[in-house]
Amino acid sequence: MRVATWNVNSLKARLERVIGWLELAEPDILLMQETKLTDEAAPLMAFSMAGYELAHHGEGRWNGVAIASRVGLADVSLGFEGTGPDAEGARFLAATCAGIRIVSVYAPNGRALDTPFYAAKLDWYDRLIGWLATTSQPSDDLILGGDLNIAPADLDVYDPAAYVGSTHTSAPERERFGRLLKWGLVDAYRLHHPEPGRFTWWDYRAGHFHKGLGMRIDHLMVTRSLATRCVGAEIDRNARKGKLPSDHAPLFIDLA
DNA sequence: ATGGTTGTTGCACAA
Repeated sequence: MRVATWNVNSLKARLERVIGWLELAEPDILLMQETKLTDEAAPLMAFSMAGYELAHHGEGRWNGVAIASRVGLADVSLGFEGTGPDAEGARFLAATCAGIRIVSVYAPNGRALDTPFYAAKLDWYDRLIGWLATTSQPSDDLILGGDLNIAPADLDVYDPAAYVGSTHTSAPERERFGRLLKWGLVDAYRLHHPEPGRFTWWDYRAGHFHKGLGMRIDHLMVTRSLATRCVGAEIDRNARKGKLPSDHAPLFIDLA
């Protein structure tokens, strides 16, 4: 079973590319972020033609999360369960696919350390961790994936010095990431790739992709039962190439 | 180099 996540930066602008990637990579489940669509505008037909069911949670214009599955899609939840819809936009969608609880998240960016947006990012993480602790068990089959907007370690950034004083690498953000690990989630990509220089996002500007200047901020975090089944993990850099790509590449894992 | 590039029921703003 192949599970992927991709911040598509507008599913409307990226639809052809996403459908093409489904045919190429053949994931069983694809988590998406930044669809920038309302639920009414979600392209159910295009996914159906490709063999996938689609669950979508979006408000249009900004944010928006989705899960496409060809192995079943049930018990869909929008927002943190038990706490109502997301206060700061559509950033959380959960569904059960092939017996695995799948959670697609788009964490707030945070913008800059001295802004209320950064405080809201930390608060969003506190509520995400609270949701996990109250609704799930570390012994569950669960995958929490998406654009977490955190580079968990210095080797997840092309130049740690360039990010001192910025979001994505600050100690409080990494502490939140650490709490997800402490709860029982495993960074499935890092499990298979200890090497530095592996990124999922590159700034559109100044040729950063071609210069290899990126960050690893998209993640597939799995519970231990799934970590033991995880036989491989890859980032598809090819999907970041060419005309009008997303600024993120898809990440996928294979479960035996 | 306070640069550069995408996206949006856009015409500034978020990333």
